[in-house]
Amino acid sequence: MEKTFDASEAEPRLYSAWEQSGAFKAGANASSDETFSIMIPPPNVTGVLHMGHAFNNTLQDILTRWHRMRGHDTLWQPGQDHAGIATQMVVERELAKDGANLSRREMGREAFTAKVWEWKKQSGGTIIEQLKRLGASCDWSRNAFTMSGAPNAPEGEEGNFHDAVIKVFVDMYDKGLIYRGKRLVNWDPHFETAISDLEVENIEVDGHMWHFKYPLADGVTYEYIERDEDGNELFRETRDYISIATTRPETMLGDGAVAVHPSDERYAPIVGKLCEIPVGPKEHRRLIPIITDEYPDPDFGSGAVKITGAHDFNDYAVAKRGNIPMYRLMDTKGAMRDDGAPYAEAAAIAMSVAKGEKTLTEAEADTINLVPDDLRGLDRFEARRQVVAQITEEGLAVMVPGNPEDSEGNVCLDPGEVPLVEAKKIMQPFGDRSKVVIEPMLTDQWFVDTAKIVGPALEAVRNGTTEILPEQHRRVYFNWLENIEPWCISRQLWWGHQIPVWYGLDLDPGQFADDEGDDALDEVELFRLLGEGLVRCGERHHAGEDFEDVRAKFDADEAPLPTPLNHARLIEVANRTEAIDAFAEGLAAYNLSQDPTKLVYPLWRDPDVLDTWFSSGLWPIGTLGWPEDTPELRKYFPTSVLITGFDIIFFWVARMMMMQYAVVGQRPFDTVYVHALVRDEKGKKMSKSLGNVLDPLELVDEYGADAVRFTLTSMAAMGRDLKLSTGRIQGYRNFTTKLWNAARFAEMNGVFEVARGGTPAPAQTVNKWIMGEVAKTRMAVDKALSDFRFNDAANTLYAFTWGTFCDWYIEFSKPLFDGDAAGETRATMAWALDQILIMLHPIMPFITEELWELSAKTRDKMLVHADWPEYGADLVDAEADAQMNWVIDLIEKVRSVRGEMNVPAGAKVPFLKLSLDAKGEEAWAANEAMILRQARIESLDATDAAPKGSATIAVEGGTFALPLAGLIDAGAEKARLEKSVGKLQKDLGGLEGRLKNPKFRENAGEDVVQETEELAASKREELARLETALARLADLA
RNA sequence: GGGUGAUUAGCUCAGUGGUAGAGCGCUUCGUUCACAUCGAAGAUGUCAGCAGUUCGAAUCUGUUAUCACCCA
Repeated sequence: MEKTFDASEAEPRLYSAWEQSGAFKAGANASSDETFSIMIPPPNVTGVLHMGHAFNNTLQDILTRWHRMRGHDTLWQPGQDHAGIATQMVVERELAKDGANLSRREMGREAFTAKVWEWKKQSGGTIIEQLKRLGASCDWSRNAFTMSGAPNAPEGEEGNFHDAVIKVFVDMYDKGLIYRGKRLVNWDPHFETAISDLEVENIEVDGHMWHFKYPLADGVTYEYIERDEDGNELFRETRDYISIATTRPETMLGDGAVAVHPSDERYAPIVGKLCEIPVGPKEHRRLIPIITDEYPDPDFGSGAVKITGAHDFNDYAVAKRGNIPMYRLMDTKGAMRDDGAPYAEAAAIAMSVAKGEKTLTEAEADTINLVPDDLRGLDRFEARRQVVAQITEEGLAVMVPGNPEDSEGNVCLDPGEVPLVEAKKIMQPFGDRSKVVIEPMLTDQWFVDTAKIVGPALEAVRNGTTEILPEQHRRVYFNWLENIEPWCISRQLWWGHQIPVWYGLDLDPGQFADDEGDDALDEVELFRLLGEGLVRCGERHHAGEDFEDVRAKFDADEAPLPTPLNHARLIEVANRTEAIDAFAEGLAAYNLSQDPTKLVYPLWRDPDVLDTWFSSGLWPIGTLGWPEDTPELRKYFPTSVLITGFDIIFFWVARMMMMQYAVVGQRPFDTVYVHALVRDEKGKKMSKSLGNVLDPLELVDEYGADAVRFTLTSMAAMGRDLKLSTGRIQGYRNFTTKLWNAARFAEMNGVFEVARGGTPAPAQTVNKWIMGEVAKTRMAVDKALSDFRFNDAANTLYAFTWGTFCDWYIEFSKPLFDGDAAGETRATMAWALDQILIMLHPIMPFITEELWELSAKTRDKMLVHADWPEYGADLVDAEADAQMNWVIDLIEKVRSVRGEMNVPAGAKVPFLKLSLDAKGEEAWAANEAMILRQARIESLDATDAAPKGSATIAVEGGTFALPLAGLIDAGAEKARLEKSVGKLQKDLGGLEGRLKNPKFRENAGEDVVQETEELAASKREELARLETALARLADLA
């Protein structure tokens, strides 16, 4: 054997040996009906391996390998998700690198998605290769992808995940669990798509709070009075305005009302009156009502809040309650709208709404563009600056005394006064991908009615059907699900599962009549249809797996229409505009020919795609072949364990729970193990911008995969973040070297020659003892892994391998290899080493597999499929245990004296026996060679009294002396003994205090009392021996 | 503001009612034939503070302080 393990050479070789032998295939090495299945949390197809993945997948691999070795029918299902926004972003960026490329919009949807597939083929496997370097034993032959089987998927991307997604959407749509609605959503102006509330990061940033005056209409004035808590008047003035504070002045243009709290007496006189939005062309100033609502906080700002229902979530709720119109101000890029009628016209309509002369439908309100002509098309932040400037110029900003120099460039007309602009920390929403400011935007989106499907997901965790570990995360889960919001699942992207919904014009029979009842349309009817039916009509929609599927549903809609419309031919077109054109053309052709077959009813498909999490929400069943009834689905679902980070409990875990119950009515997994975050050694979150990212692959290069895995495992205490430092990894790399060298020792002593099979039955105490220690370790490791206490498993194995096997057993074995017991010792060591390799394999698969191969002439199977042991207490020999503990205690005490008294490490010293009971004699006799060697003792002689200048050593049942004449003086020995005596007395004092307390004997468990008594007895004995020694020392002096 | 967690050796952390532990670091010694990526020995603690429950508290309860994360 080489002197050290060459991880970089061995790891790829071993991994490909496992793969080629099919070692990771579902069901490989199965010898029982018990199944174990685990779904990888699918990394983004754009992803590269980071520390979190390394941690997460190490834990999964440990469980997978452990169950596989135990003979369970095991599946670790790998795969990737298509990561809608992230992937589209990456590919667009790639395209932009080469100026010759067309942009996404220029090339069109089909060509672009083809590019994405191309990119996926090229780079999508990166993370798989990286997981392999870590040793992940996934069944790669089953690698899944959330976009597999999509209509335009290229060769090699078959599979039916797409079918599953579409089927679920259609089913949920038909059951009324998915609906379309105009709602305020988080709009990402960079990607021009809606995103879910979970994809928004709220970050505190420096912002400003502006204070503006909204003048009251018709010259109304009121007495504005501020009072203190006791009702004493503090301030009074006559005002002709209401003061409003805002952090987003540009949204004033879309205000629908000003709201005050119903209890706010300051504004009571003007509730119900109109006020003017102080921006926009003077001649078209809009008026809005002053209303009451519970939302405004009277103590915050002026206590009056402007209500912009289309651009703020709180305002949206107020507007809904108060039936306040919501005017959308921005386009998909977050620029001020530049569409629709001129401002004057739009403002006039809004005015009549405010005066109560007119009401608008949502759709009608959305067509109204209330952005003044001069601000149209401006970016929202530029518009903000201009709005502020315009208001201030007009003298409608609230002014405070101040120096214009310090006014941060704000317009200042009146020297000595500046507009009141508070610098203020505000929480601002940012897109987690785009990092741009999210704009709340009123748009049509698809939603999952989560309230309807949340019940079983909550119940399953409440009643323990699904267990969440560590338990504290149950509360997080409950908290979120109990307050669940509708889930916005549509995304205005191209990369993803296109929503399987088709729209048609709503040709409601009520809107026109066949006046003559002649089953034919005359020109009057036809124009009415075009004019009212098309221009203002709404839409109908149906979901279906494909066009054919929805055709029937639309046919049913058409049936009640008057002839000949009910015979119109269904055709598919690209969008609404084309649909209107096609329909009008059909009508025109019919008008000329009176041929009903010329009539068409055009349908167009929703261009949006589904949120990636909608598809990854189906991961547990989708990867197993659902909706088909596959053997894998029957065998491996519900899955055993989900191992994931706490950051996606909401995104993924909760949604999988809801979706699996909604779709197949079963829990997706028995146990969810939520692990913590890997941080840097200072406890900071690893992030690219901080530059504190540790790349797991670089660490694997430097220390080997086994060391990285062992480090992560040993730090995986439940519920606590890991602070990872390279020093720690180095420590565990040293552990692999230690293990390697233990094997080398075995090799040098002929242990590798032993034919394997069966459990040895040695006669030597030390051999019996190590077998018991192995068995104890096996029990502890299995217990730890069953309880997901990965760190306990790792630390138990570390302590046993290094602290027991290497430090003691190997040392003890040395003299035995020269004697009669060499044979049984070789057999025992071979067995024990095998057990170590087996038990360490799930955590450190590479070095253990390598040693497994090297350490025997032949092996039935590779270690990856070796049988996990089941022995336990039956291998623990209590006598051997007691005897070896005595021997170890004796050796440690001799070494300790030697160390403290500076006896040269190499020097062999004589040893004197003052007294020893029968058991001690037996222990000595059985292990003399080992004791002499380990304690570096030359000889043992019995004596009645310790000679002058010797150190006394007290053990259970005996007293020894180490003659150190010339090396120590009586003073040093006295000090040493007194220190030991002091410690013993302190220990004993505590123990006896307890034993003397009658309440302790009354209340404490019997075993505890007995243990305490035994411990006290042994301390008392040792104390007596040392005190005797001290007395003798005094006599000699 | 709401929620969750943390506070134990110089550092990183185990330990959930019964003698305070590990690794790293530190000090001293050691190239004895598995291993210097090693071995032997050693030092190091108001278990954040306070108050309670208990025969007994690092552990349970209350409270204060500090820190971290999640949600608004």
